[in-house]
Formats: sequence, C-alpha cells, structure tokens
Amino acid sequence: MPELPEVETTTNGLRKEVLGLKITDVWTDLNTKDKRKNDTVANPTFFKIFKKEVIGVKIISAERRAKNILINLSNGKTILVHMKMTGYLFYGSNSNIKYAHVIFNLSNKKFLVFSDARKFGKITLLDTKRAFDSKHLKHLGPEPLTKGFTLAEFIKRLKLKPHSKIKTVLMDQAIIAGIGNIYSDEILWASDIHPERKVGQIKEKEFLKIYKNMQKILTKGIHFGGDSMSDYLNLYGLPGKFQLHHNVYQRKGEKCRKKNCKGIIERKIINGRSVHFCSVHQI
DNA sequence: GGCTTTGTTTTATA
DNA sequence: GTATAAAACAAAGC
Repeated sequence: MPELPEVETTTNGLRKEVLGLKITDVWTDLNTKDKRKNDTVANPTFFKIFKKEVIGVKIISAERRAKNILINLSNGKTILVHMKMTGYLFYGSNSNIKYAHVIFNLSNKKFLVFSDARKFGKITLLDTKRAFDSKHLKHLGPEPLTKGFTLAEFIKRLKLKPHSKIKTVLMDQAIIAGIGNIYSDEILWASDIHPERKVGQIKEKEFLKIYKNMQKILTKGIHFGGDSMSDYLNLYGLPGKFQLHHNVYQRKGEKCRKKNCKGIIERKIINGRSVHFCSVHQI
C-alpha cells in the first residue's frame, strides 16, 4: 500500500516528468453519491468546478505531505491526491491503464492517469496557500524524515498516547505522518519491540532504536522505489522492490530472520489492523 | 460469503 | 469527563 516511501517515489517521478506541462483536459468515470466524497472529483458537481479550474493551467511543482501528493498549479490551486490502498499515478503516452478513473491530458500529448482498483483514493482541489491548513492536512503530525525531527521531538510525539500500543501510535497520522502497516511492522521487528507494548512502558534506549530504525527503513523503502506487495506501481507503471526486503510483513509462519532468533513470524489483529511480528525477540 | 486494505467518523467502553 | 478502542463505512477483487 502506498505509505511514505511509495508516495515519495511517485512525487519524485512527477517532479522529473510533468513540471512545466499544461493540463489540456481531464476525464473521470467516478460518480458517487457518498457525501464524504462531496469535495472530490468523484462528485459530479465538484468535478465540473475542478475541470474548469485545472484546464489550461501549468503544473509548477509537486510535493509530498504524509501520504498525500500535492500538485501545485500556476493559478494558485493545488491538486491533492491520496492513493489510499490501491491507487497509483501513471504517466505515459498511453492512457489505457487498468482501473483508470481519472485521466489528465497534458500539453506534450502524454497522460497522467489515476488508477485505483478499489476506488478508495481521492483527488481534490485546494488553494495552494491554504493547502496545509485544510482539513486534509491540518491534523497531520511531523514528517519523520525531516532534519528538524529530532529524537526528543519523536519521543514527545509518541508520549501523547502513553496508554496506546506502539504499533497503533506509529501508524497514527496525527502523531507522525506517513507510516502505515508495512513500515510499522518492519520498524518494530528491527527494533525488537513487541507491537502491543504501551508507549508509556518504553524506555529511552528503546525509543532511540525505534527512531533510528524508522529513519533507516523509510529511507530504504525510498531507495528501493517503494513496496509493491500490493497494488502500488510507480509513475512508469513499474513495481518497487522493497517487498523483496521484508523481514516480517506478510511472512506469517516463516522463520524469523533476526540473527540467532528461533522464532516463527505470527500474525495478529491489533486494534483492527493485521500485525506481523516475532514474539520471541520482540518484547 | 468472508476477508482484506486506509483513514475518517461515530459509537462504546474503561 | 477523558482517553482509548471498537465498529462502521466507502469499494471491489480473490
């Protein structure tokens, strides 16, 4: 699923390929009466406004915030894309992509396609100036890979939820932005911390371990072009390679890869999410 | 038919 | 009254 490294990979691709191009047309087959999607292109009324705003406008920059992609336009508007579970952006000369639900025609005759098998993803339009203050981004915690995000800050954020399980807190977007199920499993496995440990019961040394592994593993995810265990593909429609380097995620019943550990990877539902871990060395 | 996934929102529990 | 957990929900493939 698209988490920070996948969204970062796609955003980097956009920076390389579409800056300076104009949007010449936009199409969608999404059409829902779900009120929660009233401010997305899946709402026909919103789509009319969206279309009017983006056609003829130049793409000037692209950035990532948590798991969101922001495509900034020359008219002061920003297209916000959240890929949720099965979404991805594709760029190329062919728009005939499986599960294509939104297609942008670009001034170089190429296409930017939003593919999304489950249609959980959302695309909306914001004022660039107010994007970070919008309801979509306002609540988000700090970015884990920025230089200013120190160990002290990390501990302070986690300790906002002292009675919650570490697994749940790592994935809480309001505490730290961008970490989802795959990377939180991998981070805790590498840190020898049981996913059900309460934040308040974790020692300073252990926080340091989690902090270091968080930076290391997210960076590794980006290095391998993201994780394509599920549906994620990069801007060119190619899979990432991080799934080849999982130590725990989706390895239920297999041998623990920790040095000298004889454990078997277990899978358990914790706070409604499936969690993979080794109960021998993760304590 | 049940399970799976994210993130938001609502409802329940301690 | 507060904090946390659980449940419901959108959707569709397997």
